[in-house]
Amino acid sequence: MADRAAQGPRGENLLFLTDDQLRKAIEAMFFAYQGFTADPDRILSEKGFGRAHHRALHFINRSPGTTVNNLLGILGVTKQSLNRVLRSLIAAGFVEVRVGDKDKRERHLFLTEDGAGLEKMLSEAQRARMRAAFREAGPEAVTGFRTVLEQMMDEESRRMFQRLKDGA
Amino acid sequence: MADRAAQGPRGENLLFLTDDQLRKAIEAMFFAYQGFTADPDRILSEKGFGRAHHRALHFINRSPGTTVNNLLGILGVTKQSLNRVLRSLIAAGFVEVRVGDKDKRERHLFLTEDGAGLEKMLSEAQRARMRAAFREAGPEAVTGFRTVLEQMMDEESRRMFQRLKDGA
DNA sequence: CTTGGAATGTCAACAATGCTGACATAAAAT
DNA sequence: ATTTTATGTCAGCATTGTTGACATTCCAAG
Repeated sequence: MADRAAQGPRGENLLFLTDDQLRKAIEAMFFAYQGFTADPDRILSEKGFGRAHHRALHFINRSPGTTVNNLLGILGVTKQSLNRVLRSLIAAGFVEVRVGDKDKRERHLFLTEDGAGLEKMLSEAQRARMRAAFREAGPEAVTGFRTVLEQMMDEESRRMFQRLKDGA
Repeated sequence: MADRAAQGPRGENLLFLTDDQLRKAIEAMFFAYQGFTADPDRILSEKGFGRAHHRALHFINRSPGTTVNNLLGILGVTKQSLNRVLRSLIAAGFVEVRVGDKDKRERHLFLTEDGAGLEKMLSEAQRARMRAAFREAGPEAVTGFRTVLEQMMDEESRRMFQRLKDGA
């Protein structure tokens, strides 16, 4: 039904909103995400970890001392799922836990030296690919890229993202 | 080391290549992908299916008669993993298999009427979000978005994507 | 102060979806 | 005709999602 090129009610060029264009974008998103995770995944699988571990390391590195509960909101998984990941990172000596000072129910999370090293290796690999893509695409494309990504987020994710973007 | 704003050797503006900018882009990609899959995931979980089923339906719809082996290349998973997904789609009556006419080892895959219906429901949900994001972001942003995504892909994915983009 | 509920985190078990290995069948090559 | 290659299936394991049950701690109502 919406599958023909169109001029919108106010005459904008809406060619980029045809179902066919949208389908291509969906496929692009799928293949790009494979690339996005490919390099870290390779490194992680050698160490017996998975993508979930990467995400935890990333956000602990980003906000040292964050609590388990805090991370849950960011990662969008259940506390039980995160707990398993954290347990293995702690056992491997990559993450350190400190019981909350004021509230003893809370566990504050920090990267150990090793953990910071692993995180750096992972994020360097991921950044390298992103950097190359950005360089090829040019600054204007990058701006557009970020604009669209932000619009694709859920309300809640967008709030998270905004909050992370500036201060920790 | 590369964490300061910079003028490149040829004086390009490389502000968007700082580690901090790249980190933000990485986080944006993570949150955006959550949004990208959120609506289909919701629909699928009600029917007892997962994201892998959606991917299979999408590409079978896209290239009716494609073989299992073909799909493997596109999806980037093992044949054993795909097989499990296909089996449940076939059992549920969403996918139909025809043994190859020339080569009897091959299984050609088609959506049934129900399968096409489900695929439509899923892709409509996903397109709706993408459409809204594109409308908000505007045509130039969309162009940039697609340019960067394409650069993020692996070589092999990019070839897949290009091949899919035009003819079936 | 005590008690009951809310918040935080842990343990156990289940489901979806990756993986590898072993195997059956069909086609192709020697 | 026999061996090798290609395609697909079945079985079992690992990662990472889920829900349910529970322990600990905090806080608020009485």
